[in-house]
Amino acid sequence: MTVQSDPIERQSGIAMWRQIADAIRAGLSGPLVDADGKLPPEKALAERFGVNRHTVRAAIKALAHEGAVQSHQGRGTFVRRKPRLTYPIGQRTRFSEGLEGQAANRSTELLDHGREPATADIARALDIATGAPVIRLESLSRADGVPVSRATSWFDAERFGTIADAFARSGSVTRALAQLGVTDYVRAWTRIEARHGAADDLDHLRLSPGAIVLVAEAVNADMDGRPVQYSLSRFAADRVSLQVGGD
Amino acid sequence: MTVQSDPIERQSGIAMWRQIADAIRAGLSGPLVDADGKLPPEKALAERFGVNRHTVRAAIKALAHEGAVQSHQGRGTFVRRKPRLTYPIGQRTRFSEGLEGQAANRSTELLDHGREPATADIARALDIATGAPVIRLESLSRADGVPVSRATSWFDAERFGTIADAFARSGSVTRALAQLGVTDYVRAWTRIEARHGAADDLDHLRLSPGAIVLVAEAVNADMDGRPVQYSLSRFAADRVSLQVGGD
DNA sequence: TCTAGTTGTCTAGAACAATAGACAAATTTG
DNA sequence: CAAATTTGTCTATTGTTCTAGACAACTAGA
Repeated sequence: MTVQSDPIERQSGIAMWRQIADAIRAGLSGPLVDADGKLPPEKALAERFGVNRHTVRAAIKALAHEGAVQSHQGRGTFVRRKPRLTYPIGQRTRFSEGLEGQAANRSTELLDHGREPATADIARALDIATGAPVIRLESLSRADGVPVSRATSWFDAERFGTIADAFARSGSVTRALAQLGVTDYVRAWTRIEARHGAADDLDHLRLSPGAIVLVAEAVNADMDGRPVQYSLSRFAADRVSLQVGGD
Repeated sequence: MTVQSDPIERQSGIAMWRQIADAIRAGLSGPLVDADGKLPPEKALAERFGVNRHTVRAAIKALAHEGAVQSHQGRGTFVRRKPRLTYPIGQRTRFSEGLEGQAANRSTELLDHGREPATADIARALDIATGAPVIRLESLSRADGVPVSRATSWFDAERFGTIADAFARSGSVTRALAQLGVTDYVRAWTRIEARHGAADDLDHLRLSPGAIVLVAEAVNADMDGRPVQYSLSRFAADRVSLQVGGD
């Protein structure tokens, strides 16, 4: 839980409506909304941030577009409650799981897949030769219908040539691997970065341009220590936090 | 290592010079620079991103201000090499350490400190009563002179009332704790988020407005399992990655 | 030394962001 | 029902960002 104030800066290269949208989003689960989840009126927000009401309206329009709030003429603007999901990261990490009690419905959709030669990075991660064939899976995960992560995974095509089918049928990497003989696996390592989302990811994750994504680069290995999956997951940073250790 | 293209978007609320600065920064260690670390000429960059040369110049000006590049009239613009630091996160995590071989000089400066009542969040993390006195340390860490993280730490004032002095003398949390009788400690948990940096942090970290910070919220506990330190570290996301497990 | 290539500076205009004010439309409250 | 509150829409104006072009200043290489 972080406390940050709202210093709106002019001429910073970030439009004020965007800064205000970010500030409102950050305060949605905080002191900005009353018990009913109602935001202060536009006029009050405009005074608070020291801007014109139209600028606040532009910010709210962006938030409404990404589904964070909903406005009703005459009534007000209301938060659509979506607490930040916390993903555990550890030896037993499965990104699609470990969310018990945080979201009722979780689903992963296979957007695309293909077979291609491994780049140097992918080959190193999977411990195969550069240029060797790999299967690439592009997927989108949702929690309660809201997109939370967009992942790209690579698998050695020698061992897992049919994983796209298995994934499409089962909707889960864990189950797809089980069908292909990998009954258990562990997280070898995870590297976490953050950046502005690429246009394609923002589109899938229903984020506004300029929004932040947490990037988790990870390798899963089977019980013999052989790398099985190399993945690059992009999480909507304002809907997700990643937790290492603890409960 | 992630590959992302450079789709500059207009009317996105993020000024184009800022988007271009981010894109160039991302490509600084990639295909954008030649063997000598020289960027393509402004004219070529302008064509590549589909903007006017003056817009590229604004982007380069921002990068030069944060020390990422340096321009010389008649010669060109050159990268100032600063590979991304990788911080390990695990049981034995000490943020100021674990950087052997990545940076020659590491230092942590104490910016400010104070004694104050614990908020609910802090009290929960340190397992003390809400409102109980805690010591707050504000620090800035550099690697090779470049600021990489800005941290706020809280300690139970009962046990560690003089930690500010100890930290100021030793320049390290580990050594300060040792002086106060905590000879060893482990990381209980770490939670990682990402957001746009607050103005004050951007200033200390020498980042441009709108830049991203990785926020690591963490608790260290002594060998009896008692929480010792609760900290909130903000890393310059484009200079740092966080690694969990692996080597 | 001359030329080509590159960054630095200036001016002017077009596109966009933000302000200002007025009024309509819907909802809630008295 | 009437009044007050709140969001939705419109017009006009101002200031910032981006574009466009020209030329100066500096560097490297033929």
